[in-house]
Amino acid sequence: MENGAIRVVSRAFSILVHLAQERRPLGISEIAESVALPKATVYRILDSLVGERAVMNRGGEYELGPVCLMLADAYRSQTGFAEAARPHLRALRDETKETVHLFAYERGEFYYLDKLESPYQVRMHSRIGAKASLFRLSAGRALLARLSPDEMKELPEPLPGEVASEFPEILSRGFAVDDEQNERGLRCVGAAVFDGSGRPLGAVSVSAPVYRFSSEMVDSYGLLVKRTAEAISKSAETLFPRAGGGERLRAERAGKMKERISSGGAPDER
Amino acid sequence: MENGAIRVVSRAFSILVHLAQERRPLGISEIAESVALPKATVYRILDSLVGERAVMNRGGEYELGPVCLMLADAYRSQTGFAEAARPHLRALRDETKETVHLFAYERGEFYYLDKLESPYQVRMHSRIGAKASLFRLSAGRALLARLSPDEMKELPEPLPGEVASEFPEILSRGFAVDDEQNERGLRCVGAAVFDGSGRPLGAVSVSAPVYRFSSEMVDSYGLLVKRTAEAISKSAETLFPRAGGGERLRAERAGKMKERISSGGAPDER
DNA sequence: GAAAAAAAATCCATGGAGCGAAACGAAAAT
DNA sequence: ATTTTCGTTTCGCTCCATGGATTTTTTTTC
Repeated sequence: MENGAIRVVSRAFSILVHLAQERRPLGISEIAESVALPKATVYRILDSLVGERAVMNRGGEYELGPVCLMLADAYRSQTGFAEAARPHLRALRDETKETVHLFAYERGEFYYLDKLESPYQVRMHSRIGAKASLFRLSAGRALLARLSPDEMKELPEPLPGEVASEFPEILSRGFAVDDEQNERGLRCVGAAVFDGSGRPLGAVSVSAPVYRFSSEMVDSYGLLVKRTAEAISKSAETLFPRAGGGERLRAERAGKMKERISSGGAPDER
Repeated sequence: MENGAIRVVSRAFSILVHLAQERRPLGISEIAESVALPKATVYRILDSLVGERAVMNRGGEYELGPVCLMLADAYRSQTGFAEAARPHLRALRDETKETVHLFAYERGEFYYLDKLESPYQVRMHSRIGAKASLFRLSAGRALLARLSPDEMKELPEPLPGEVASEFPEILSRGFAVDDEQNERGLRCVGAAVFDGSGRPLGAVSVSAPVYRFSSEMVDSYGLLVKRTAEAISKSAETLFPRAGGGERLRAERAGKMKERISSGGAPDER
């Protein structure tokens, strides 16, 4: 699954990801150097991506194109989770005036799913869609603490002992705390989110610089985060009706296959 | 640029776009049939895409993955335009209680960039990132009416006479109207957005079913849309400081190249 | 619960698709 | 005017992607 991959495809994505990281228009030579490929190769791949509207060519410089938006829009509506969480995240952000994050958990993977930013100038930075650390972030540890033994086995790396030792406290409080362990000067509280059948969906967190988020405030923000996570779990229950682990859901989906195929595509695209 | 493209790359994107359109987990056989490729080929491409986290394999069924979010997040911050427009769009949506759209214009291309939805059950549907029609939508015609002759030349299709004949009215009112011409029962008003140097950035529109958006309301909603477009243009001015078409910006960016390269990548990704 | 059917995953010989060094022309920089 | 840099094009070689066939797994049917 890693080296069985098609070479051009991974090359194309390494270019896309590089464009995403730089966040500015780049020339071919520059890209070629960064991704360590010959110019001609980069040129051809970029040309193909332009044809797919995944990148745009703006006067010799390249940047990401609107297809990226289309894919993300579909991704969000397909999970549903992010949309359901939005109003709760907004309430949490407005109450704390700090940056709040939504994380998704998927078979051992953990990543930033959504964020709402603090109005202050100094605030935490993050990249939606990027991988997040289950061990280092408060949101990650809050989730880990409530995983079943079966779910633990899916983790790509073994659980460090010092993380596991925090579980009892996390479970009793209902949220996890990160007191500058991940980054000096940054304090976070996080709580886990589950669906109706108890499957872990992800987590929520509030992050702020210590001078705005004192240790005395940990309990109050922690309670807010915990309540928000519970509220999101509640809305998720209606989204993913109680079911036996997902098998039933899969069967339902499969049943819809034929009718959907014959219904035809959208009129506006391609 | 169309047939000089790399075959696997366009195949990979046709699969991604298909997944985006279906908006549900799909099996290999089903995808293979839809995109008209052998199963083995689809399997290999999907496998590569999973390796890039562009799709996820959820028990034999495939759906879009978090990298899509990452690319879209970068796309949005790279244009800046969408972010700057957000608060104005929200005000417009809250005042009208109807779905508002933001469109981007880019060298003859026009597409949905953002939307905020009406709280009502019955509301317009659209796909962020998908192409939009410059000729049929009110937002498109509002933009066309204010393009310079040079910019007109970039249009992929010639301007229909009946569209051009509306320009004087659009210019005098400051917004364009679509009275069920695009779709029966749907009424829209749209206005164009420009940056500090007069370059067209896109357009804004309000869309609603005719029974909530009567012909008597066209002038009031039209005025709101016009004002919103002006406000967005104003904020865009500060984003893209008055400059001679962009050459200066390009030079500035180029200067930052070396320092950025040597600064290394983000610690959290890949 | 066994048999049948369908789908996913794997294998492999083959051809052409993708590759990249090099050359070219255009545009900046000096 | 000269040099450097960058984007684009060419072209012959090679190895990579291909897809038909096979095996394995899952689902359905009886």
